[in-house]
Amino acid sequence: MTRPERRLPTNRELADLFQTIADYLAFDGATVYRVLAYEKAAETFREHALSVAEMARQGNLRSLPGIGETTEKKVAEYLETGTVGLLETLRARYPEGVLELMRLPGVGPKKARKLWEALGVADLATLEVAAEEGRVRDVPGMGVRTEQNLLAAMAARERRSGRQLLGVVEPQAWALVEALRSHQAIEATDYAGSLRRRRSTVRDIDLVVASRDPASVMAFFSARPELASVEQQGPTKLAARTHTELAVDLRVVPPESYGNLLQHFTGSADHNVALRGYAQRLGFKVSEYNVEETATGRRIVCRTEAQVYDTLGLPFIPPELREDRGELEAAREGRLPQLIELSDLRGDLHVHSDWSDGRATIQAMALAARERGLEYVCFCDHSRSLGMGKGLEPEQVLEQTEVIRHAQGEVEGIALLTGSEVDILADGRIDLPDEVLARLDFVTASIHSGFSQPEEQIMKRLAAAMENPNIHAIGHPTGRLLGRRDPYHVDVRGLVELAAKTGTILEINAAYHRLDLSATNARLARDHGVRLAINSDAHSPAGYDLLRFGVGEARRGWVEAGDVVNTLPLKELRSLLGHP
DNA sequence: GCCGTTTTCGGCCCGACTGTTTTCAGTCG
Repeated sequence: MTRPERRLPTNRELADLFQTIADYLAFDGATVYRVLAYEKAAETFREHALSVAEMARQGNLRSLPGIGETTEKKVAEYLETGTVGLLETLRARYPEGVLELMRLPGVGPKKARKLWEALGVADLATLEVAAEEGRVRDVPGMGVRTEQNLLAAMAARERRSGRQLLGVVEPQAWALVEALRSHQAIEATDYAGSLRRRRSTVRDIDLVVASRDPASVMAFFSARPELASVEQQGPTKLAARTHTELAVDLRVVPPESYGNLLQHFTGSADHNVALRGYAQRLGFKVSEYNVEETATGRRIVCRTEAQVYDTLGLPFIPPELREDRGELEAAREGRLPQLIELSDLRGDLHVHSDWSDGRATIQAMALAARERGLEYVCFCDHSRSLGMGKGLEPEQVLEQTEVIRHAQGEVEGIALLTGSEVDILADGRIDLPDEVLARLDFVTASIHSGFSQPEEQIMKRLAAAMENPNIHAIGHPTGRLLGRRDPYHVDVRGLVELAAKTGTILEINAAYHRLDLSATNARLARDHGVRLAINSDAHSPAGYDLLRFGVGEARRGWVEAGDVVNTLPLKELRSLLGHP
């Protein structure tokens, strides 16, 4: 008997499935820990670098943290039948629209449930009608304020999307931090949260402040012109929203507790849960104010974050690692990675000039690289297939190499390398002939078309490129555009294994809407001994500023300087590339 | 639902703010 071959669900699909079950269970009144278990499974699936469905097939799903017997069975059921019985039961019991209610700020499972039971509110549309007709205020436990807040939340929801790009949010966060630093009652301040952990997208700005005069800090900050509204304000805590629709949270503590506060609000939530569990076993209780010795009640306050970890017998854990992905164990065992720093980068192997779609000349790009302290830069302009006629024909590529050599004669203090960003065409061919590629210092191959091809076809294309001895690297290897386009169907493990076998470098493209490879994929590559390159993909002199985002993503992937080829001195890089 | 050099059962991180209540539940991070 043949079973119909079912397409394996993506990690994202499984994550969404478990998140939906979690939401339904919360609405149903399940214990919070059961709900959390489903949410944790969803998060684990969403972030995992390898195919979760494939792991389930092979029976080793339970090797993932937080995945137990029940979750494993539910995944198997989904693979087998295309659905999960528990979810169908819940769907039969409650309209799916009630889950939307819980996504409104200020509405959790309890309020959503009350609205549904008391008023028959089944989704946002019926809630809006009920609130406008003034019926919400009559629900026990709710009042006029609740009703108004719900209406405001629904109106605001239209304008607000979820997460914003790190590169968009960071400058705004810096502006707020700079403003706070100008206040004389503030002894220290930083942004914390996912921004400090360098997540590629962030939901809000968390600001932490050390001060002996919280009242004046609150008064000062709540009047900042960047804020469109202040939504919550107590003596030491404030929640606001910027004109750019970003949520801002501010917390103030005395300077002697600043380390505790910064640690607490840097998160991640998972890291803190794990850290507190660990602390508890050692006989300590960790809060945002201190570390308390449970037996004696003695409270240890920490001016710095390092002291928090030190009190628990741990070395400082860099924020980028705080995701509960093994950093506590590594810290305990003294094997935390020595993470790469921006200053480790000696060169940039992927920049564009006005020969293709860049906006600056070769000379201007060279000088800008030198200004930033780089020792070498490689021009990888697009080859001919790029749309709008901006790509270079083979003879133009050769002409450009001559121009670069000429420019080298006029610019001192930085080495100019010749290169190309060639297209891997839809049929796997490369759009420049090998004899041209062979004359370049460094060649990156990228996919810019045929994004919707099936995995097999995509992998064939990537394999053809990696097996070409004239191609050194794969550019933005999964093609994702954050918030706009999912990766094409690439088998990351296959990609990494082939890169290891062929010695192909995989790029971490530092443009903040790409960050591709992602941190989890970079970690997988690094664990397989694949060499990485962190490149800006700059299209203008300012584009070099993107490198810091690439370094952040790499650090989140446990990447060390030794994993990254453009930390090498030029001579060693050349010998690695086979151009002594 | 998950998990165990305290445990296979009984825990599971901890505190601030809001709104509706007269002492606290719900939500959030």
